[in-house]
Amino acid sequence: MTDRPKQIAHLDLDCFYVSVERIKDPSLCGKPVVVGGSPQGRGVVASASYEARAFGVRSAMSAAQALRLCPRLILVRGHHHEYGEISDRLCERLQELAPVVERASIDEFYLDLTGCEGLYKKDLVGFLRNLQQLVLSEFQLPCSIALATTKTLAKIAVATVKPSGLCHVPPGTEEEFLAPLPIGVIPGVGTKTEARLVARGIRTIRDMQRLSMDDVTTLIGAHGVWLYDVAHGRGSEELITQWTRKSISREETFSHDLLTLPELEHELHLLVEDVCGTLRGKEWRTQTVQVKIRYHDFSTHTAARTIEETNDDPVVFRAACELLRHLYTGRPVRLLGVHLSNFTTGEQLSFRFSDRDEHRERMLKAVDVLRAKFGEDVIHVGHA
DNA sequence: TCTGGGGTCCTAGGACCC
DNA sequence: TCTGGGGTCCTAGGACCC
Repeated sequence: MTDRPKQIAHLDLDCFYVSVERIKDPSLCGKPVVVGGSPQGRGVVASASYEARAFGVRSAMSAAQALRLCPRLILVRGHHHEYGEISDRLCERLQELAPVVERASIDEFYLDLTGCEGLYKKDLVGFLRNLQQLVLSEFQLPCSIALATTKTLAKIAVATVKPSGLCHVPPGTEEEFLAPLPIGVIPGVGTKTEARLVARGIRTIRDMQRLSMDDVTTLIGAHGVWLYDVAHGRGSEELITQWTRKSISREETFSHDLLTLPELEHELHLLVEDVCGTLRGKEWRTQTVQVKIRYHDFSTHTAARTIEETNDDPVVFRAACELLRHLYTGRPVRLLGVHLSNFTTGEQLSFRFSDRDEHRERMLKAVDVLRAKFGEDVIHVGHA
């Protein structure tokens, strides 16, 4: 344990998806652009350029509403696979430049620079300014960076200087920096929690700082302990460099509501093939299958069942069908989803499988290869 | 012209076991 | 005489994040 404060940087790519599309089509630069779904269908905004945000366009807003706010808006369909690859490459580059890197999301990274002052000539802020330039010149991606003593503080700070900003919160100034900010800037305080706090007259972090920990936990429950610490500039300092996925899911909102069980079962089958393919790609097996249904009125229900571990489409599909029949009331359906969790890894359990299982395993692998090569519709797996 | 998709984590109740 | 108490697993729903 050391008393020396940590030096944690948060690097956040500015409107990442839009920036990638601008690399491919420079004519999009300087214009209001969003990456998102179709405005004719049920598309929403995934990423909005700052020119678009000036019109009030925001992430998660329906594409149709965005277009109403900004009629000149250019809508681009996303290329998520590419975004992931670019994010991977940037992460690798950051790992060459900083000793400890956490990839917090596709467009956010933490760098632990504690003890690195010597490496960067005692000028971490200067190093980060250079890093910002490097990300722009090597990747053509604008980003914002904040340096602070905890992860959460760095993340809050970076939002105050976007886009293309650089922010330093020196040790000892944390509470003062946070005080004037609205509580909604704290990650984890979403619309519901914010509304509950505002209803009690707590609007800024300063208001929160004046409460005792008991007050905060009384207001919002167990989460309050964490929130109390964050308001006082404390919080997690450890970067997470290894991440294991805990669930695999696929869901689809249909452009038109589905009205019959056979239609739903057909879609369910496609979703199951998709998640099972991902599952086998990781050489995992699932033990819990969940089906999600959202009706026309947006009411959403889930049903889950724990089964014998499997990675076999028909086994998962049978379980999913039963869950669907349990959930389905006959009303128009706008969304259907399949969610797998509770994984086991193949290696640990391989001794349990018979020759027959092994043959089926190889057959399924072959199916995955064919699908990857020729598309999802080239082949479907029949029942065992 | 309402409201995507892929995740994580938490809560709360019931079943079940000792 | 009604009625323990803790632990764990499972399920449903919901808040939140990018």
